[in-house]
Amino acid sequence: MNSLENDNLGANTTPFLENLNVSALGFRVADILLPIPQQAIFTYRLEDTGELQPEVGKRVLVQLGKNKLYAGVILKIYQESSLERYEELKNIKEVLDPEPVVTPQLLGLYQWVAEYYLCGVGEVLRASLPLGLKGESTIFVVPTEIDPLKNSEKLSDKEYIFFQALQAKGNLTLQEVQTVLGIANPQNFIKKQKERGWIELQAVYKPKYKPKMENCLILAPDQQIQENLQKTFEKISKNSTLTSILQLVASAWLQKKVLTEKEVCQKLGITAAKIRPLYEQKILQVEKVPVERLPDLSFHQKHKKDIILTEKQVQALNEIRSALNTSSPKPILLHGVTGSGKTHLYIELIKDCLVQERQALYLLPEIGLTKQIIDKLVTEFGEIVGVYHSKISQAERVETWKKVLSGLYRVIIGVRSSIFLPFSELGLIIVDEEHDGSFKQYDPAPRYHARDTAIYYAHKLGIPIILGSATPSLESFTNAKQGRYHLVSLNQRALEARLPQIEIIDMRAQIRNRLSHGLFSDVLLKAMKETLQKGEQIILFHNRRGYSPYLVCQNCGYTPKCLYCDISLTYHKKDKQLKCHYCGYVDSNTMRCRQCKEYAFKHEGIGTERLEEQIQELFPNYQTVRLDTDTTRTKNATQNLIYRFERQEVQILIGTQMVTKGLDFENVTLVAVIQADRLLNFPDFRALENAYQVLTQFSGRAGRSHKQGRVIIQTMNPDHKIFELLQLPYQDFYEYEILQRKKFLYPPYSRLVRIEMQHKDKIYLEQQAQIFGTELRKEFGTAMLGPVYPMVARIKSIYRMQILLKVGKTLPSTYVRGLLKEKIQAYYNNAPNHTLKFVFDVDPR
DNA sequence: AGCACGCCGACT
DNA sequence: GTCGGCGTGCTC
Repeated sequence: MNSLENDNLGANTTPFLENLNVSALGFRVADILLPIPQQAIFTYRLEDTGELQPEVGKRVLVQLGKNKLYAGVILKIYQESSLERYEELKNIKEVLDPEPVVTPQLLGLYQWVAEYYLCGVGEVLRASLPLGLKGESTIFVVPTEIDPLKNSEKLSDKEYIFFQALQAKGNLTLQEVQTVLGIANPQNFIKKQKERGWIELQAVYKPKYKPKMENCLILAPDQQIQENLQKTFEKISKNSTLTSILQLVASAWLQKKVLTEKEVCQKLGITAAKIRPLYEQKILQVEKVPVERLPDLSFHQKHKKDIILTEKQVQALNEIRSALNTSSPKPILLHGVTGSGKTHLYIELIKDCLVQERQALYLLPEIGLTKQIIDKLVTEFGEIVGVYHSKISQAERVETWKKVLSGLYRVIIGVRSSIFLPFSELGLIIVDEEHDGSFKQYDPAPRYHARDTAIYYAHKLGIPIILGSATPSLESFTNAKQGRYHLVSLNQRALEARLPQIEIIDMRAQIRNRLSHGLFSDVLLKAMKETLQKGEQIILFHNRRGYSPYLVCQNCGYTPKCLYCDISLTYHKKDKQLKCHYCGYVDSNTMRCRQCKEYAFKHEGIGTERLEEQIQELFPNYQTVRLDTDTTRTKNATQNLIYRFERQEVQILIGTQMVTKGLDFENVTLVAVIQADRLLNFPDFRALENAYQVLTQFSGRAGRSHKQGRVIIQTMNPDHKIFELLQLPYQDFYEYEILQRKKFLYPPYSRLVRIEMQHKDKIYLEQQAQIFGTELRKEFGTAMLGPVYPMVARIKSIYRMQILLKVGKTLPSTYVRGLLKEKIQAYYNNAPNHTLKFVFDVDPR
């Protein structure tokens, strides 16, 4: 608890001459980084700081504005020589940490990310810190002694409702006031009531993270003397239960450890009540002790098999080791086909890193982080492995953060955001599936790319970084070809398995000749039957979730659309709802057309939910399981679904992009893409690359053991270049695609910055985008594309237009960003009353 | 994130 | 004309 009663601002509250804070150089102050957007660095006084000493990287509690407290991070401590300036500053409220929670290197990384990705440092901090370390006060409205309801003065309707609610609940948050009054902005209302003396505001700061406390067994003080303990043992020797309890506790005490009540009960198979006599006889005491919440991963630890590397793998490993054997090694691009055993090499490299007593970071895309990969690393390295991904609870994140900082965790396996963990002695970064688009954050700022951020960080720290992929991104492969990265290839599958045969099915011919059954070609159906009869398993990939992508009224042609976004609603059968996949809007009216009031909806298109239904009809004797965002909401859902498939309780796995990566099942011999066209028709320069990567990766799911695998791809467009490239080695794809990039000056031949302009008024947006665009064109000329509407022009009631800067590599990126900032400033100056909102996306996906 | 200030439409 | 709600700027 911390209230704002006494604001320590102003010279009259501070006796400067006697203050210890003043030295010959000036007054001691600190720059504090706050987790807020835009301008996030503020200076505060460091005066009467209390018991804990301020230090760079520690968090402090500060007041921002009139009524808000934040936990911010100390960036810099220095002397302010100007008294005038010093008098303007507020003091910090409190130092929150006994030790720094952010390393200086990490603070440096924040600033680089903010600079490069054109966002605020506070936004980077926000993406980095787990919620439990991001303190922030909540404001409560509380009643005063005056009760306006009793006075029964002339209260407006709103005031009446408000005070009723306040009386009922005792206090209200600002959020609650908004809901009660039905007003978006209740500030004026609150201000008025406060001026009348009818309410007060209270800012309450509560640390979000609390360690979990458990009862621990401690020897009573007099029992900690050897002689007394010996006597006690003799005294209770007749009672074997008490003796064994005491033995456990005493031996733990000798090792300077404590046992929780729970642990003792578990070990001896007794209930807590059995311990009670020891408390009563004052032999043991109970004490609350903080315990860890992090899951015990040791159940993952299977019998450790010695990895025997193949000759090719040894060769590659030696090549990597010698390339790393310099003071500032180049990034290494490990190009290895699926199943070539890249993970084994990573494990060897992590061992090298651990020998040097440093920490290793293993970055993976979210959906690649499966139990299988965690298993491998935990089996190899045991309890020093930490896991960090989006389904981890906030409390666990804080504990992981602390164990990374203290060095208890030596190996972290995690997603994008784990690049922002506070490694104290990072010695190796691995970016597996480096081509994967999910390393780039899209939605809120910072719109950073974890791979590129990792490359910068590794360079800055002078440590090795390995990028691994079967289908490297065009950017990385080009870097390797031009000698900026060191290329190591591993082009043979480790087991004898041959790469699977890929069959392209022409769905137009299928439909023309009436061979297909709904979405399924005769070839696929036959292959599925054969596979199932052999007792083998199938994975089907379909790139659309829900039941049907849209409804069409057979009477008037109307399609239900989201009220707030320019997108049609997807029908979800299980929930009997129409959902917007952009804003989450839900419409339960799935039967009757809004326009003509007829009951005439027809389902158009097919999502995974409907696909599963069709398969259950076609193969009623086999089990199916569906893997998409709808079925994997909870922490363990994904794991449970995968278990069922792994244990072969289920024969057919159906899913979106999720099923294309990281899954490794020996018994899968058939994989199929239902509609490949959905991958190809993106209006995006990366569409072909993306399709190539997804299809290659997915093909790799088949035939991972000695059994020959089969891949079937259905398409309406069998002549598309992609299908020719899929059959060829990666290099052929690269040579083809790089020419396209060169021809149209796309990355890696240029750098891109996407500028999005947002406004709720469509006309205003178009007008202002035009004005800004014209200005920007003067500087960038033909390197500027747009402004145009993106695929979905309106999301959550806001219209958006975008400009794409496509700048040649000859200009340094700092120059481009500088110029852009200048132009935005000029636009602001010329249009003082603008209400246009800008969003920047550097190196957009 | 939340308060202060200025703008605009619905009412006396 | 005023009041109340909304929207952008600044907060050390």
